[in-house]
Amino acid sequence: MNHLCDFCGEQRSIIYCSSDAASLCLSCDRNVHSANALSRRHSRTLLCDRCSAQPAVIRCIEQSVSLCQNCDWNSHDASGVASGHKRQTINCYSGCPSAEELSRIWPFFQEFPPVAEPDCEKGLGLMTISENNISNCWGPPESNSTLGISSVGKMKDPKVVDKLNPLIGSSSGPAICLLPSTADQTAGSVDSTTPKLDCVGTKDFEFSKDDFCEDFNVNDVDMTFQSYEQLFGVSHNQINHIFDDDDDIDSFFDLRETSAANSNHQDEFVGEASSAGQPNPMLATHSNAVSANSVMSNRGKNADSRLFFSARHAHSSLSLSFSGLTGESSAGDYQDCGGSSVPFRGESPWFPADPENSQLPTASRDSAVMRYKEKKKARKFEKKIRYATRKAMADVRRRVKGRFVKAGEAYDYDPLAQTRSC
DNA sequence: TTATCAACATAGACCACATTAAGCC
DNA sequence: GCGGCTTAATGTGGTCTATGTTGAT
Repeated sequence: MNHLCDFCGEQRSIIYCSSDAASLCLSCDRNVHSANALSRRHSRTLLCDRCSAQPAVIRCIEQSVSLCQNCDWNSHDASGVASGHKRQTINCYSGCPSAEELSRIWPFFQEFPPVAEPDCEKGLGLMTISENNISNCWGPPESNSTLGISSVGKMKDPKVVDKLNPLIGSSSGPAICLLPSTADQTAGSVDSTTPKLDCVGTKDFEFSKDDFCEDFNVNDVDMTFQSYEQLFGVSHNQINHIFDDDDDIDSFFDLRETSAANSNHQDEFVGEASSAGQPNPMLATHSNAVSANSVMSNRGKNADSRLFFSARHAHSSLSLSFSGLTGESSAGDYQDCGGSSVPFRGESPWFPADPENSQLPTASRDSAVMRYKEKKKARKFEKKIRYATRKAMADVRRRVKGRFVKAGEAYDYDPLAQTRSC
């Protein structure tokens, strides 16, 4: 499946930008994200080679494909043949990295066609990459593990850079800060001597970054997980005990769910998103917010969508019904509830509640339950931009104390002024 | 153990106006 | 059914404020 670049519409899209909710070819990615300081903060990663709609989180070394969480699960199901494939997590990046820098974070990057170097402003081209953990990769620029432009600014501090460069084994290249996720910490994939990092987004995060920069050594971290044991620190069998209830899974991941609005960047894309109801992979990608809004509007804050099985059968496939979803709900919404969109393509990982049809092995069920719980945990209630053009207008609209003011009136905030917009 | 207070976190309101959707001819 | 026009509704982001939560005393 070759998805064309959302920007030029000509080249095959390779990069996924969450902030723009766009799939881009390498060339457009660089052109678009070298436009200004805000666009450089956009967190990007590879596009899933399989569905071409979701950001990839895993690179299958064996198959040489980048996969999103869904496709990874489908391809590398614990009970499947491909489950033993060697996989590598894919890091997010922001900034305006060169091909060499991309190759550094993605060793397989050389497989992609070369592109011309963009005209990045000196210093602003500093690349930041982050662990492409589903829980924090697409968070707010300053509150997720990607060090945003302001953090890069801090990294310009000679003291910080001096600490970072030895860590990345380069004294000449741009400073790169790779943060291990909390999941890695709990998973035991990081050496036990690695300092503990506080959950990103907490008030202690600033301190944590310093801690990390002092003691953390990227070279010590093996980002390749070959087994459940390596990833979670326990065996696949044991993991069911850990996930026995939500309290356990909460403490296991120690993740902090956030409802903070995320998209504060000025979009360079001025293309109206597809109208509601039309199938659009980009919309599906950000349907989290839709479902969150839907759920919240119907059930109040902190409402938790709950999954119910209708146990109905239609054409030998499952039919799922969910509560708390409104008419705005899409296939992506069902994903949010833990159920993959896959069932709607006839490849349900779930098995029917009907005992007569419950022929699948327990391991498969456990795997499905674990997927559901992991997905439930990884849900993010990000703000979704439905109309990029309106966002673009709001971004440039002048304000007084945060409120829009009529054109021509005196204002105290000019979003076009770089000193305020950064 | 309970009450009080301060500090902190969070949700919602507010604003202008371009865009969208619906209705009508 | 299609196109053009009118009109009401919608959505966008930064800031402020009210309310809720947490921890210390």
